[in-house]
Amino acid sequence: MPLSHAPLRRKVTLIDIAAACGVSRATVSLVLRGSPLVNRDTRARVQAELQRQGYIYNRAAANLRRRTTSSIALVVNDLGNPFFAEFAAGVDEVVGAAGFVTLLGSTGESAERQQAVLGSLVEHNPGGVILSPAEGSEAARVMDALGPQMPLLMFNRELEGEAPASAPWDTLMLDNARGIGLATEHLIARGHRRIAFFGGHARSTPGQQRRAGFLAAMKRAKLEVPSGFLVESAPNRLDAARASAVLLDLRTRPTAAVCYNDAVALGLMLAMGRRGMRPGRDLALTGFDDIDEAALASPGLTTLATAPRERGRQAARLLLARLGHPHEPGQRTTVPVELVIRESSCPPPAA
Amino acid sequence: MPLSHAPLRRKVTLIDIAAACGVSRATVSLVLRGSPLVNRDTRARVQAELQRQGYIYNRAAANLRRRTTSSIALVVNDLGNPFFAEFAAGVDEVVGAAGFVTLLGSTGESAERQQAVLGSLVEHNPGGVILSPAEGSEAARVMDALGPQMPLLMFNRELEGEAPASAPWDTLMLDNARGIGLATEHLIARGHRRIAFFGGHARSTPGQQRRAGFLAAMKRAKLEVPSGFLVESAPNRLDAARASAVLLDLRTRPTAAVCYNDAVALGLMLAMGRRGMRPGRDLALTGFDDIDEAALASPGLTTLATAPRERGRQAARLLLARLGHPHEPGQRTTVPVELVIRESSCPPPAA
DNA sequence: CTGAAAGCGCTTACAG
DNA sequence: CTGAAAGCGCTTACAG
Repeated sequence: MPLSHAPLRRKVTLIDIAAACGVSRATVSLVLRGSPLVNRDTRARVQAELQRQGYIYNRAAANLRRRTTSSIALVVNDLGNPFFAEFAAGVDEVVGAAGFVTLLGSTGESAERQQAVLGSLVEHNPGGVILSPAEGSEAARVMDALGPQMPLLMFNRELEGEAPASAPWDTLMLDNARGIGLATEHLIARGHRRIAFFGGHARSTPGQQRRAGFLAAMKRAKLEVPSGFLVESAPNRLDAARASAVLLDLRTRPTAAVCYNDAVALGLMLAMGRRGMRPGRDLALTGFDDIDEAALASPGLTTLATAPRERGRQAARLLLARLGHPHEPGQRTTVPVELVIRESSCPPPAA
Repeated sequence: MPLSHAPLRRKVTLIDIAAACGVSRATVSLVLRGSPLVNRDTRARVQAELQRQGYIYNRAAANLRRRTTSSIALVVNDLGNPFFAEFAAGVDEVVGAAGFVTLLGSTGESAERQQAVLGSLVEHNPGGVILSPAEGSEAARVMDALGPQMPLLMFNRELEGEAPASAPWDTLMLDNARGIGLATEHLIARGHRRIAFFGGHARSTPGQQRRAGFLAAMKRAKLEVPSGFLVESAPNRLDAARASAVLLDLRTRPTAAVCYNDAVALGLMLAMGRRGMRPGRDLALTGFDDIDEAALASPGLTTLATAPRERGRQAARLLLARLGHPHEPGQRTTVPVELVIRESSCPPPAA
């Protein structure tokens, strides 16, 4: 807990302003917060003096006295991922507009680091926490770091283990199952019958949901999914390129692959290119996220748009709304994702 | 200044722990900060009680009393841009490891919003500010928001106007001119003679530097740059695609284009594709930044790597070092960028 | 309309 | 080794 911290230079305080104007600190405080109780003349004199001395409001002191807070903690598993960067931008936009400040934490997908980050952030007394948890992080540990009272909004993934009944959190989740269902149905409608699900970790929340959506859509169409047609990878391009071999080496290859996300789809395309296969023509595929590259890749990638910046705004709004009502039951929000069709990545099967 | 803020729930404080253990607050405080002065037994009892009651340290109160700070403000012009997202991730990594917390602000490239963001952040009393300024932001206004005492590190761009002698800031800049010089020389070495500089705003700091680097390299090679060979655009893909027409409609086209950055290069490639031109073959090009897409695009894009995450770490280290020495003169750091050659984007000219 | 006093949750000399 | 008192920079009743 005790860490090195920097000393502060001497600052202008209310006392300096009050002394210069010949009024009390209380009066200056009232001016600062725009109270109508103060005489116009006095107000003008005080404001001029604030300006002149370069006074900077010490919100920490005010928060301490008023028992309020003016920050929101945002903890994401990977800021380097454009999806989460956009999400963070959306959060900060709304948080800032509400007069709060965003405390940032990035966990690099490590549950250990997440624990340390939460412990550090919570000491700064945020009004609430928006958490996109690292893989494998547990409800009990998170609650341990945050305490039972902290308003908490979970984004994108669930924690492992149960939410304590006493401290339900809010959630904002993408409708992964339905989204992947749309992609799968699109491929089926184009004539594909042998379809694989490629990439992602099977046990992560979105992984489970996306696989489930895929399997359900296949079942509805009465299509079989051979066991080799479910291939795992880390949810990034590099590992996906590696894992592609498993899929591409099958004696009976699929004609199409529903991919866990765009990064994984791009990794698969990369691997195909290296083998002289043409993505789209030799294997149709779809992604998830609609990252910028999806439109740019060749062929353009059919994918599911999640509007991460808008999700960030939404998450911030949900959490800010919660601050006023700490004791109401946890609220679960699921947002639909939209199929973005780029024909070139999923033509009908060759033969 | 007065904005809505959320009320705090009743919290466990030092007083609760002290009362439960039958010791004074001072003793608990010493335990918290690991002082060796406390009796082993007392320490153990206090620690057990801290755990039992779920005590959360109030760092704001401690900072107030000790006149210290434990946060760093990070203000970027666009978090949605992967370059700045990576930079932010690097900053947060080092800031967090030093026991500080990152206060995030995103300005969306608006000098107005930047002013508001700085004003809000500074009230939270950060130890210093890392600023990647919005285009067109002025030194005087920034100093006005931050006060003369605030340690400040400028990243990537300069402010307009002079730094006051009393308050020099540190800078961390990319060696734009030299980087673009490398790219230009590479194209020249491959046999190109008619080379354009494409995209970016001519008056932004990096825009000026990159153009200057291009012109200097052309001059060294005694090559002419017709006036139509300098084309401006916003530094993003969309506007670059629009601006491409100016370049591609020239009666005497260049055989190669040195692009302001990767986004702009990708926009140019997009526009070429729409006209049935093949990037690389019909017009060689280079980028700047080495974003992920540069490797993935087809053809792969020759570009300049800036290692934004490492730049973020470096910025945080520079600022943290400055905290201990507030009065030493401002320090200017320029880091080299590295040419990443992907042959396919810049073959020799066709004829 | 303005001021004197108390207090938010900590830490820091200073006694003992 | 532990406790009583003062104070960081604000705000909030309460008097006047």
